[in-house]
Amino acid sequence: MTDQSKYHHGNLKEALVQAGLDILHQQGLAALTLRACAVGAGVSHTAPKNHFGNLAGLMSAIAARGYQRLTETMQTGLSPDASRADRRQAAMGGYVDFARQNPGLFELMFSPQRTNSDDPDLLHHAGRCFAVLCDVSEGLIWDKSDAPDAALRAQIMHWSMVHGFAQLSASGRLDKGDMKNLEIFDVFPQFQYRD
Amino acid sequence: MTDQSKYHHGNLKEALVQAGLDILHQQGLAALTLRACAVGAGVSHTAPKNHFGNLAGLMSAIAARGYQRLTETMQTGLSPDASRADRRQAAMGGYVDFARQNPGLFELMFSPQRTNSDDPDLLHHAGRCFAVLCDVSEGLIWDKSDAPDAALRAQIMHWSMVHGFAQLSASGRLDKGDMKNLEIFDVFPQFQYRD
DNA sequence: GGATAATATTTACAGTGTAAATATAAACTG
DNA sequence: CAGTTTATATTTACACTGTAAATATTATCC
Repeated sequence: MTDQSKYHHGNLKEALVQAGLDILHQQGLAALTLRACAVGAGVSHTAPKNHFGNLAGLMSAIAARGYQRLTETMQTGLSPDASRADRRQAAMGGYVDFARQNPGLFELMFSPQRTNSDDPDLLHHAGRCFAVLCDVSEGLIWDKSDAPDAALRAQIMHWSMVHGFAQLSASGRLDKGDMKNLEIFDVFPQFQYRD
Repeated sequence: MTDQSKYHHGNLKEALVQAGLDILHQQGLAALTLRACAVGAGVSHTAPKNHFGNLAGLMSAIAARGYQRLTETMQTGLSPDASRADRRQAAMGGYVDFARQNPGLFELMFSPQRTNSDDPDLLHHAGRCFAVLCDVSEGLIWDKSDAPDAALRAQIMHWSMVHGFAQLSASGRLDKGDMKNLEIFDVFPQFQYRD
């Protein structure tokens, strides 16, 4: 099915996303063009149109895959019965690690300019990623515990916190001086939770 | 000096940056091309090369101006003798407001892909912006007050916090459900300061 | 006032995304 | 199985982008 000599590729959709991820990893976001992905998949530069419509469609699919991998990274090294404290540590640390190790992909994932922000697949995987952060934000004990929408506030707080640190870190803004060695747990307060 | 009929523009550098800001404001980041800026300034499409070298140079100049305006926004409405608590409120609220009102420019400012991250002007204005956040992060009372580099940690914490919320907000990630009406002070804890 | 530098234009070119027409192969239908 | 339809991929063409080289115009300096 994956014979290169065939006129029909057989699995072009997946091959194009994979080629895009490779390009991002090896050459960065500037090199991520529609034509380069097509070459990487061994196919003419107009073939992607059948599967993704246009450039934004392909970018959205790559970004969606990025959210999928980010979610996995946030859950690596967890035993099935890990405590929420452990899950929280894994999720936050993983989020930052992912951004640092995949700066191009991370920038694409949060670039509404290049993606279709209403893409169903993108929304689904971004939602699953956010759900992990919602999970680990449960039980927060703070001054807004009794406020309306306390859970929602805690969720957004956690996401903002980890995302801001991740992006500043990934974009090199923290590389000056002594900043580069700090981790997120060194930088944010040790919040209290009912774990 | 600003006569359009002259062969030499007289103030092209400024005019190109201004045209870029207008395009960002009216058409968004996707429309911000070198040629469009040149047209906006009433000049041939190769004229920018003399002043900015290439596209990244022009983008960096526009981003630098963005940081300048962001710094101003963070300091609007402050009386000369404003308390640090007032300055903090203005800085954080202004940061988020700026991102929401200038999503394209904000995305450009934190897109190392499109800008020269070693541009002196860009570094200078980004530094001044960060300095405002450093100022308002002074006096934080928290569990890391006695840790080494406590001040640095507090600075990065404030920047990460406000930046993460600003970017999630500006990119539309918080527009679902009841999230859109929340402000940063509703979402982060009420930290204590020696003010 | 004449040389020199700064600034802007014209022209050319390789690379990009998109659309239309065409070709090939798979899937369906009787 | 044969014929049709649909899905998939290619070829070709085009407008737009950034960049470079050669040229033209103006300002600056001695």
